[in-house]
Amino acid sequence: MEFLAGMKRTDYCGNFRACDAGKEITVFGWVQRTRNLGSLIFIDLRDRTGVIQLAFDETTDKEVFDKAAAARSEYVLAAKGTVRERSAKTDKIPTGDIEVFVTELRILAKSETPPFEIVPNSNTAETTRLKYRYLDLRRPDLQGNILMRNKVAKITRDYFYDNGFIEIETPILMKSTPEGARDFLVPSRLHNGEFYALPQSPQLYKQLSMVAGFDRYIQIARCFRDEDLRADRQPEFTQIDLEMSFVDVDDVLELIEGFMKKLFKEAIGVDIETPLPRLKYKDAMDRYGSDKPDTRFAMELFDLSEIVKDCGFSVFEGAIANGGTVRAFTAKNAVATLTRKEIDKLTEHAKGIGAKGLAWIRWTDDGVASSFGKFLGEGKMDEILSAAGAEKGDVVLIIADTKKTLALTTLGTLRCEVAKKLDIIGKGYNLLWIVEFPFFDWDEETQTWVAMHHPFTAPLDECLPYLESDKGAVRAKAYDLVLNGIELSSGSIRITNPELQSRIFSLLGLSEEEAQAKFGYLLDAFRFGPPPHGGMGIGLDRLVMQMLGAESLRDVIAYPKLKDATEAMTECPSPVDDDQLKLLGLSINK
RNA sequence: GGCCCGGUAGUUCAGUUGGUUAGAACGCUAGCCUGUCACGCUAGAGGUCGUCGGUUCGAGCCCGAUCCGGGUCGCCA
Repeated sequence: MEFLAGMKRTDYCGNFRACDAGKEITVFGWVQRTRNLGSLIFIDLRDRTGVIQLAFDETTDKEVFDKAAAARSEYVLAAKGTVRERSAKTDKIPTGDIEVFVTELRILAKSETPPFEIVPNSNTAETTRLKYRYLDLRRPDLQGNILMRNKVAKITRDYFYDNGFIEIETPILMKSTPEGARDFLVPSRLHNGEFYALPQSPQLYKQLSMVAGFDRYIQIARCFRDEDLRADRQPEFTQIDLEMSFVDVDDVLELIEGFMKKLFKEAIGVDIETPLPRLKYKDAMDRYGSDKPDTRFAMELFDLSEIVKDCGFSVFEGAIANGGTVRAFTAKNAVATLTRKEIDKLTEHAKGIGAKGLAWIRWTDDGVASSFGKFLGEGKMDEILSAAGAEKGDVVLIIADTKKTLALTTLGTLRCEVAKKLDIIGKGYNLLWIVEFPFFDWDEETQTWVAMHHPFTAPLDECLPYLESDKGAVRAKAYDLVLNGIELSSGSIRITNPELQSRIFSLLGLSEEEAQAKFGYLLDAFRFGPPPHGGMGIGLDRLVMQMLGAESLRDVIAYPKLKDATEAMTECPSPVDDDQLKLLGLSINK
């Protein structure tokens, strides 16, 4: 084992070029690979910037050569030597024109053979990778992801600092507000039987910071939700959280558009056209069957209700007669891909997410075939085909339902499925705003109106007169930023008027006492001159994931959790000592 | 909690109709090799086929249970 003993790094491995030839340098790094040719050895030395080739010649210095021969994968080396042009250059790596002819070599650390190779595009099972996450993170692609994430964070801070935002750290231990997602709870030692919660978002603190007069707040904030995991969902995640005073919807949207433009340009060299398209929630639902539409392809939905309300097919007629709707979309040139068998699969999928069934038309060389044509009245099929803009080679998929939303969302899901199968999803980054979300959402389970966003969201000014009388029509100053069919970000202008806030609480069935118990501090604060304000939270993990085209959040989070919310490396959560429990006044009841 | 997919060498995988000693590639070890860069050549080590039980003359393969992993639905204001 050897020590640095005063050796200083000249520069990182990946930074040397032909112009450095002749210089005496020192580099540190890990052994990527060795090639021993007998009396000539090459070692690729890797650090976070890349790889440089070390060269050793038996005839020049036997001692150094023998040491190089002993080096194995992932050994940590310090190498001093002269940069020289290679006699055989390669353009596979940026340092391919040069190598270091080593005169002094130190083995700073040995390494066991790693459980998987430290190379890009590893196929190794995720559990193994996560158990040895520090090795996984050595892999150039994953390390690159984390470096990109760091770059995004820096650009974020630069942009918002430049625009007058102040970074404020909000508490990690806060009051539990059992609404929406499940809270992570932290038992209190000083107050046995009482609990803190980890923040699902710094929502209330950032609003209080507006009352405090900071005017513009930004935080790259960790948020926690105790819900089941998905490829795009982790129990702890990071938001670019911001809030601004004296603004309305347009001001926030413009500022974020500027951010997106700068971010995409500087991080990945992509130009984003601004202003971004804005789509009202209702139009997004009607045209794409989703409040986070993927607009990289068209294939929009359309309404067949008028045409089929008396077409002779009882399923369509029945749905409409009972206040429902019949919607459809046309997949161009899809008959080859959407075979009967494929459509059967789509039907099963549709049923799985709540649809009663799926009607279809396939226009092949042999003519028009459909699942319902035999029931139709004279000329109706032609009317439908014409409304669908269908031609030979196309497939039309139709869903009828008494519940309009269900018909739309189901079709929206199928639209994306079919686009994948047809491989018509365009490249690039498609950002757009969804605005004018409904304020209230009807909860079937509890048969009550709930806040679609959160109860501090301001309704549109024009909707105030009918808050009570027509809840379903009330729209909110809430907006989502959607990227390639993924909800990146969500925000709103907040209610700052105490009377309006109590009105909303009462409409949501929250009594004065309950509201006071849950959010009393916010309501109190609003009695002391709250400025009008609004903001949003941008999912940093998802943003980076999209920018990199990664398939899982785990590829952009340094130390993520497994699907069961455990961490493979440290094996948490874990039991604790009885003494610890005793101090907290807890006992385990299993 | 429901549904779908998977578990064979350190890693990624193959393994036919149930039939001899379970294979390949990479990695690893050793030897040879002076311009490699996925170096090459030669040899070698490495396996409780997730676990338990069953069917069978015989199980990696069939059946049952179970554990583990991934995806998805529920859930995620």
